[in-house]
Amino acid sequence: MQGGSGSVTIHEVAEKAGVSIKTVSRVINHEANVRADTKERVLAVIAELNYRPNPSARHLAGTHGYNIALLYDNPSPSYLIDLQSGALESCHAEGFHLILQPCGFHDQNLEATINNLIVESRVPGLILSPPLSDAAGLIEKLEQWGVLHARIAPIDVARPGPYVAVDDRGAAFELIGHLIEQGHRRIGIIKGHPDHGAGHWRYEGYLTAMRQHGLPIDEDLIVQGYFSFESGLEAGRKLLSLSDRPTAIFAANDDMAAGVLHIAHDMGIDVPGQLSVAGFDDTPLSRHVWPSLTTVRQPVQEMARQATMQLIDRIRKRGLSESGPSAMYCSLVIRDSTGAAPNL
Amino acid sequence: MQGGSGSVTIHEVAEKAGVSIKTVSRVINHEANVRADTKERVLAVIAELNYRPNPSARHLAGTHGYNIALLYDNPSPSYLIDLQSGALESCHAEGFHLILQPCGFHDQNLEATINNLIVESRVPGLILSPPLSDAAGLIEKLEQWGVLHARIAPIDVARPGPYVAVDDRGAAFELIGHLIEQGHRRIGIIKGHPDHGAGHWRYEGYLTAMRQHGLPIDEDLIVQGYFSFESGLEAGRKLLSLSDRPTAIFAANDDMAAGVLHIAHDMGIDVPGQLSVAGFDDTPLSRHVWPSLTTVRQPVQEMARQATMQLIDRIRKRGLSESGPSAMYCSLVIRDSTGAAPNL
DNA sequence: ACAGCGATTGACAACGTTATCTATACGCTA
DNA sequence: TAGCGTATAGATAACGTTGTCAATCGCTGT
Repeated sequence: MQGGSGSVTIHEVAEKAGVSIKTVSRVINHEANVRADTKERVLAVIAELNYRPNPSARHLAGTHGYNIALLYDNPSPSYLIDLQSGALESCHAEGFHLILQPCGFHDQNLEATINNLIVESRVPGLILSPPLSDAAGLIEKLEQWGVLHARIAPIDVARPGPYVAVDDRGAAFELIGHLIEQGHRRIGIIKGHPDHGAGHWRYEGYLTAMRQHGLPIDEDLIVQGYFSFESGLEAGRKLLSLSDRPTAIFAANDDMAAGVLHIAHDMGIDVPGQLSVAGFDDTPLSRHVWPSLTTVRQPVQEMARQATMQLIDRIRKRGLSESGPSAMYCSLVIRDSTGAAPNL
Repeated sequence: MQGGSGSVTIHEVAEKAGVSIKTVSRVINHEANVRADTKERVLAVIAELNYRPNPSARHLAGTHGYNIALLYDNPSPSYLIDLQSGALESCHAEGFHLILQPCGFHDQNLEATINNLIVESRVPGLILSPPLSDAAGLIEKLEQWGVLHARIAPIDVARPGPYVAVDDRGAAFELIGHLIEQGHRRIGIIKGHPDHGAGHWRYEGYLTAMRQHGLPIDEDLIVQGYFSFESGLEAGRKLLSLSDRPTAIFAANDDMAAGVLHIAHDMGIDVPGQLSVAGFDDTPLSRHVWPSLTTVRQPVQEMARQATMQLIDRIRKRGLSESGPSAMYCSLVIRDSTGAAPNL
């Protein structure tokens, strides 16, 4: 192994395999019209020399680039890391590079920023994570520019193009069902950020579960949150100050659930003795707080991996293939923050 | 603004400015020997056409690449995100790209992986975050390969090359001082991961503070941790099970401090009434747990930004300049998990 | 055996930039 | 004013790959 300089080029591979560089190019790009034995021979040499095509040269010569951008707007660090590692994994496996692009959903210059990115980095496609997965204006521009995309956990599932989502609604439904089984009747909910699809579907799951079990929907028990700890704190305070306060609170993510826990401790309310609290996402935080949170595990990394694969697929096929959406499942994680409803 | 294809090239700039492409190249690379008025004219055209050099072409033609790799081994998500955004900021400002490279400190193939990265992506330099900042074998290889680096928070500050560090020792000293002022005498410490420099210096700070205040160092109060929540849980259990248990515990990071808090709650020990707990890093977690943690804020993002700038500087100067280390300061954040020592 | 035709392969010109080497312009000394 | 050295500028060849188009191979049907 020699470091730094002098990496293997396509020419060396071609010479050693006794073919032209174009044939090697065909092999590494999975093109048709290469005889099986030729292909095999070339692949053997590639393996032997440990040849890797130079991404810059491909960029320069090719019609499309090998950079995929991951767009994100400030979700929680752990969510973001999962997203990244999933995307990174697929990119690595398929020889693409991942470009990180933080950007504000409500940023005035969003479209200009992304345009710059596309032009500068020759980005043939991007991954949109929530809430960008529902930035309608941006998505239209992308289609107009001929830039592909894959969306993660969008609200608007009718829009064309591939996306990967989890069954947020079903998972919330299941979670609320669990609480009801434990004897809870007054269950409060802290809704997620209105820009995010996930919040929307989790709320729907709550409503469905309540209705299906014949429980009344009390507007006082429904509070808007914004996925932040602080918003959970505030919403929790509101819910727990009600004269007829809920015996259980479902927060649409773990950060907000941690806020509820915080307030409950401040107010001297025992969890889960007097109050059950549940979150969503199964972030590390859910294990770190006390008592540890009942929550829902989402396969974020796997979602990112799949979305990236779908995107790469579309890039390879120049957007001609229409890989459908893929749905994934969540699993309920029951920990110490939920228990039987108190006897009143 | 036109998206997707047909970006401006150096030729168009050259033609419009009435110079050769080489002159344009000189201007954009800050090379000497360009008359001031020529330079100005070229810059004007560049601005007018909104020209951006094509990174791939630069890679291909140039002696060095424009990709900087950030090496990391699984620190906490929030730390990692801060690291990334700092590095990203500098890269963006200076026209470099950031490549993320997760890698295991103890991985057998570490050097081979990095070599691959360097060869494939033409990486002229990398940023080493803890604990990679002290991967002696890797660093020697890098020097051998002629690949530059900048280190973040290393243990071995004697080694040549730029690094950025905070005064971990001083901050821990100050924190322990604060606890002593509050009347604490038996102060336990949960040490950080032995691979990380930070853990080392924080422990030194503890020792110095204890000695300086004339307090005995009790081996029973010193427990090895590994920066994880679980290790904090275990270490906390050990400390709190002592017959003569400490009235305060300093954990070398927030995750471990959260573990101590968790155990204290399990054991029915009131915080801060019967036990004070302090962490380090000021992660979001420190605000989310209850009671919120007294901790130390580190300018992680700023460190990453500076380290990246230093690295880029060295790359531009081909490693000839020897920018020295830069040190940054931490600040004590006093919250609700610490208080006066209980009256025995 | 031979034309015909698709499957397979190759030669060579891009792609946009930097590096090298050469040519000109300018300012100074004798 | 000639001569010389040094700033400044340009022409052209890389860099490693893909795209285009032409050439050849190998099979089919007669």
